[in-house]
Amino acid sequence: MTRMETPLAQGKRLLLDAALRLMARTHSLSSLGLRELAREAGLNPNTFYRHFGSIEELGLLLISQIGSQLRLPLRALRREAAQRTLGQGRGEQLLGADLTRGRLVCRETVQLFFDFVARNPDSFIVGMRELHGASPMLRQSLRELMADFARDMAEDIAEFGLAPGLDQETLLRMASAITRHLFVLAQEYLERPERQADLRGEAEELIITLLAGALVLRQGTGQR
Amino acid sequence: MTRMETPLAQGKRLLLDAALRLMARTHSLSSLGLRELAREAGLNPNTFYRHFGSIEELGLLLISQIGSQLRLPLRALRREAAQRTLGQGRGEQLLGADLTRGRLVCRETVQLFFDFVARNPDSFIVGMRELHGASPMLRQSLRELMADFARDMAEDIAEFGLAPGLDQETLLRMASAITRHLFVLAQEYLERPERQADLRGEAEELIITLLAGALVLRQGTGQR
DNA sequence: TCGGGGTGTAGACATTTGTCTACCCGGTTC
DNA sequence: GAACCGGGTAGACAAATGTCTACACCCCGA
Repeated sequence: MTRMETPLAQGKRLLLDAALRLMARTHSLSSLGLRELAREAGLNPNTFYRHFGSIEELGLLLISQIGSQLRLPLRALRREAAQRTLGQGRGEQLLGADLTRGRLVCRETVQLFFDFVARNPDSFIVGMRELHGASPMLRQSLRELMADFARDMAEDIAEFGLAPGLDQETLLRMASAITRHLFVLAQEYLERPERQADLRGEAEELIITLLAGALVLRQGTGQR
Repeated sequence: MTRMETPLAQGKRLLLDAALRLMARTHSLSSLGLRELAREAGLNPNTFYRHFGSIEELGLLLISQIGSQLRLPLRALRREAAQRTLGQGRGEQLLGADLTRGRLVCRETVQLFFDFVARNPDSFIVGMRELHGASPMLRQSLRELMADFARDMAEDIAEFGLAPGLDQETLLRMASAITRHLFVLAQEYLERPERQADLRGEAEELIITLLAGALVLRQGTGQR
């Protein structure tokens, strides 16, 4: 008999949803009260105890859910964007990389990323909040999640030949930096709609700058 | 008569210190209880009301203090590091910038920065925490603080000629990105002593990569 | 000497919170 | 039909919290 993914008792679901809502709006995990939580979920306070041993335990499950809910779709978006530019003719070259195509796919992915953020605002808000929050276990868990995102991105960049000549190690570091940055910008993106276009521009610029820099430093020692 | 900086009633000081301590260890501002705070400060709960109208008000003052306590020293460190390398002979060149000197001053500043972080851990922890925290006013205030840091850095980079050929605008954006990144890394730096050397390396690499990228993108369109 | 203002404390109050024990109800398994 | 078990509720209780009013001190200007 295969390991079945039991679809979570509805009480548990309700509690997790309520927690996400409350945390995104006005709370951090540490300030989340058990009773308030139950109230928001429309349940009896004691129901909490049926499913969790502590608020932190709920937090851990919450972010693990956020992770599995975001990771694949996000990756799919990126790969789709990269695919779409594969047919393009070659443009301006920089140290063996196609700068024009790089800019194009970068612009597309950034756009898709932020659209995705706008569609899942609570997850990003809560994620960033608890990444710097008061619970060490949550921070740890979220850091691992970010590392996963970065790995995904590095693999994709390599696979689509967007930064030829970069060894895996530096590629991963660049991807980590980009990931961190995108997530930080995501928060501001949600909070200040009037700056959204700027932020997209900033993100694009940062990414191509980083990759260009990595290329120029790894390859030629530059001209004098 | 000049505006005198009244040195804060001691109760107020005690409360602010207590808040910083509690928040750095186990709390976010939103989970900070008035009574717990007074207890930590060794004061009567009501003393709080003498000085603040709400917890958020305390938070705002706290981060403004953190700001004025960190900004100048941090800048002084950087300028000192940059000065120290002024006498060095020219090294490897990259698009008009002295790469060797860049690396040197970068390494020095990063080292000094993280030493500084290690000397003021609570401020950085709390700052990052509330930058993503639940209070919009605090977030706003901290973003402005970060922008100030970035401006300082941009000015210094320009003044010491570390990135010739970059217009002010891009320089500021690079500085913003670097600042954001350093602060994010600072948190991990404090939390995982075994990774400190790695993190310094990462920070250095990121900075020179960014600047190199900016140079190569702004100036020559690159060789083929 | 008087009287305020600024600072800190004491005591009290209704609310809210975490947590415990006990009960309920709909399936599954014997 | 009985026993059981996961999921949900009800009621209670001590403890903690925010906030109010009232009191005590000290210092400075009149």
